[in-house]
Amino acid sequence: MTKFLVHATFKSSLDEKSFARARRGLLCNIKGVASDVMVKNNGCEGDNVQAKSTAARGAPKARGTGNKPGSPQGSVRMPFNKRRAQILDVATDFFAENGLTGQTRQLAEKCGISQRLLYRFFPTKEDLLKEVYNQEILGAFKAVWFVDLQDRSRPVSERLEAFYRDYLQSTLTRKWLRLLLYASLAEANMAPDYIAAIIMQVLEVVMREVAHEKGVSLPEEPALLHEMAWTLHGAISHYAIRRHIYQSSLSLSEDQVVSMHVRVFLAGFGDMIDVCRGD
Amino acid sequence: MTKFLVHATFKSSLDEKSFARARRGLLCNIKGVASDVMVKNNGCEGDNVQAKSTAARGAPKARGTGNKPGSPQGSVRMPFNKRRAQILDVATDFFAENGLTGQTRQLAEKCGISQRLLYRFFPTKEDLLKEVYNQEILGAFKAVWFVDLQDRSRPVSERLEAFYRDYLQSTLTRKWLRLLLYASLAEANMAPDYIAAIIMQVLEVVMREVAHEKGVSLPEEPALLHEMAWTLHGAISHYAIRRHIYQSSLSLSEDQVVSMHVRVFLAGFGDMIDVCRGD
DNA sequence: TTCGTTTGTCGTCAATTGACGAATTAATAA
DNA sequence: TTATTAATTCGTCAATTGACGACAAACGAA
Repeated sequence: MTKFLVHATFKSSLDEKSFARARRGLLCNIKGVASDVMVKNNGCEGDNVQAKSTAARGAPKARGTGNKPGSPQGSVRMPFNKRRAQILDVATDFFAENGLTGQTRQLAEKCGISQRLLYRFFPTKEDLLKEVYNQEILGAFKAVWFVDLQDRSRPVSERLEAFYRDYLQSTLTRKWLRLLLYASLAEANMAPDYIAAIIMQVLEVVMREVAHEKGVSLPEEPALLHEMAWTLHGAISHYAIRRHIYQSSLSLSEDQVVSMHVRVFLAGFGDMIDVCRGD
Repeated sequence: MTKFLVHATFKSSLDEKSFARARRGLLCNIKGVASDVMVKNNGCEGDNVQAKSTAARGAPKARGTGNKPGSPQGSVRMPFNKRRAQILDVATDFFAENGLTGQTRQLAEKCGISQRLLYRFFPTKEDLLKEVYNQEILGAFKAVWFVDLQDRSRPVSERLEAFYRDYLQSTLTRKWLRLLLYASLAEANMAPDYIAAIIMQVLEVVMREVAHEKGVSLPEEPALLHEMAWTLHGAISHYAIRRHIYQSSLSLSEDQVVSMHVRVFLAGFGDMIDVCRGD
């Protein structure tokens, strides 16, 4: 809470200049999820970064003239936007693994750059975190879902299975979940209600589509409606948490699980409506 | 990963002495969840601990002769076991809120004692964390559940509702969930499989009892069986996460939610078995 | 080549932070 | 009262850690 209050207020005129200039060119890059950045992990970095930083920093001399697109080295003088994208990409993995309290020095090392360089792209660590959050957390929601979910030419069971399969694979990933949880736990309210709003949309669409195909009418109260949809949505979300956070050894395949949960949901749907109406 | 490797190896003979002596008297105290410790929060501590630590530490002089049981002050010279219990109690709240990276100095302040004193009871911060985890996380599971859940003189719907109501209120609390998540995220493997094992027991009992009352037979494969029970268990767990971690504003009452989920589960149970057998 | 621009690094500051030696103070027994 | 024991604090060390000023090196246009 106290940790991220200080908002750096640009003193170095030099950095500010290039910063402002380059920022404009970035507006169109939002959601361009690291299109051409291939650097994912920098090779080295076993795990004990204990070794007294002597003899470290051997990288700069090793990067000869080579650097063909085959050798994924992180530091060879990149243009502003590319480097920024690369940092964001590495930072996503880094903070997902090490938590929001991960150290900038370690992050820089993973990027293959000096720690100081981070501050050319992000005024403070908090800004970097916010950017990561916006790109990775909010960017993981796809608008197509709403289209596909409402395509009544296909049976609803198929649509639900397809959706949740995709949702599990492309959104409820280890990276995404860990970031979301770290952010939620830290009460780092960086774009808090967007997610809730989006998910509520999903819940409503799901309920509407199932009810339509089954020819039943839904209860009025939205809270009740949401809670009913959470029966499925929550079970699947929690499956992902078990898998990626609690690291339970789950023997069934994702597809099996999804199809089971969807089918159970559909099987109990009618009763659920009755039961909740009688309540 | 690197953070909690160093295991302090007792040097101060003085501390070690009283330590060992007092430890024996503690074995019976396990699970004596802070029976007589009333200190919960130390009054002060708004939120910005910014104020340059001048003038702070006003506590010691303020604790006059009074200290009747009415004034919950934390530091008046307690016997070893009591103080230790109090620290554990405060630490639970503290780490649940601030994460496992919370600072010992802040914790000590909340306890109303000096930071140094913590190290008389716990050799390292990691030991303190492990102790908190064992008491609060593992201690939250009740053996009675298994008895009550299998009491076939009552209808299974009643048993399930009663169980999940209690589970939500006494286990899936904010404190418990946050601690578990922080610990899981940190991969701090402090008693990892106990929880999984206990929950699996619950899942199996639930399935067995429902199947018995409904007069259906269960599939063989345990993984499938568990996943079916997770339909209910996961939905409720995730409800708690929404409530306590994502801080969603949930308008329905806990009891309503529990009863809805249980009834839906029971309503769909037959189909679930069929559907999964056909799979 | 030359010079301005942009990318990048070195080294350092100040605040944190886990850990602990040594001294101080309260409770208890003699 | 006095001596002994146990609870508690002060002050400090060494390692971290976010932030940044100053300088060096690569790049590109003239």
